[in-house]
Amino acid sequence: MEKMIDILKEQNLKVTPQRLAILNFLEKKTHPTIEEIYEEVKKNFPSISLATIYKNINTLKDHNIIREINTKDKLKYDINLIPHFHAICKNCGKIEDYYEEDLVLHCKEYIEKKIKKNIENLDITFYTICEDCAKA
Amino acid sequence: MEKMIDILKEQNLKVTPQRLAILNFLEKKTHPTIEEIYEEVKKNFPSISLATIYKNINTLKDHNIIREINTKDKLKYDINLIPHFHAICKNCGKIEDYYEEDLVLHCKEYIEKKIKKNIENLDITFYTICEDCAKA
DNA sequence: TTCTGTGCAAATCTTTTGCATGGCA
DNA sequence: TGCCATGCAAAAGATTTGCACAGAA
Repeated sequence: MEKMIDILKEQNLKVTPQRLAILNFLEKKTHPTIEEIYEEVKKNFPSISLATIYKNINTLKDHNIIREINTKDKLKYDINLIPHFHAICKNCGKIEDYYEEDLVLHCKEYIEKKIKKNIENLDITFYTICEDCAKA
Repeated sequence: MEKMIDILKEQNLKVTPQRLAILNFLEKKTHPTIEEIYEEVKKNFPSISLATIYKNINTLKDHNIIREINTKDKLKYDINLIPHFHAICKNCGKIEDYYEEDLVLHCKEYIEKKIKKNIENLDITFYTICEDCAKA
C-alpha cells in the first residue's frame, strides 16, 4: 500500500483511491484482463467507470509501472516492479512468472554486449506446459 | 513464393492467392499493421475484404507461421521463419529485427536449463534507440 | 465432390473522447 | 486554488460472425 503510493508519487501521478485499488489488485492477482480489473475494483468502487480503468491502465503503462502481456487470447496486465519473464502454458493459457533475476540480467547483458547498445524493458515470453497440465 | 506454398501445405492450409499475397507482403515489408496489409493486398485483389485479412491473420498466427508484435501503439505482424528478436525504438517506434541466431539459441538453451523444461516460441523484445534516431 | 476460404454486411466487442464534476496536492 | 482524475454517455475503432458463393484439393 505505502509502496504503491511511493511509486505513484515518484512519477508525479496523483494518488487516487481508484488508482491504488487497481495497483493493489494487480499485486494480488497476477495477469488479469481489463475486464477482470474492472469487475474487481467495482466491488469497492461501485461507481467506477470502465473508462477510468482504461485511462489508468494507459497512464500506468506509459510510466512503466505496469506491463501489457499479449497472449494469443487477450491482453493481460502485470505489475512491473521486479524483472521477470513470462511462461504461457500452451495447453491452458495460464501465465507463470519466473523471477530468476540472474536469468533476466544474464540475457539483458548478453544482448547488450551482442548488439552494443543499452536496452530497456526487456520482455522475455515463451510457451511451455505448466505444472498442472504436465500432471494431468 | 514456392517457399510460402510449401509452408501452407505443411500445415494443411489451402493455398489461395489472397493468402499468398498476405505472406508475400509480410516477407517484403516487415511489421505491418492489419490495415497496412489490407491496403497493400487490395492493390492486387481489389475485392478482398478486411474480414478475410483478419481470418487469415488468425489462421496464420494459430499455425505459428506469423507472429504478433504488441508495440505501445498498434499490433503488428511478422513472418516467423527464422528465429529473431525485436528491438523497438523508444523514440520513433520502429521495430528492428535481430537475426543473431546464436543469441536466440543461447537464451533459449539458458532458459531451458534454468527452468528445466522445453520452451517454444521464445519471444524476446526490448526498447532501445535505433540507428537513425541515434544519429539525429 | 468435398470442404475450406472468400466477401459482404451486420453485429459485437474494445477502446477512446469530450465534457462536467470531483478531489488530490 | 489549480490541475489532474473521475464518471458518464456517446463516438469511434477493431474484430468477429453468419451466410451464400467460389474455388482449391
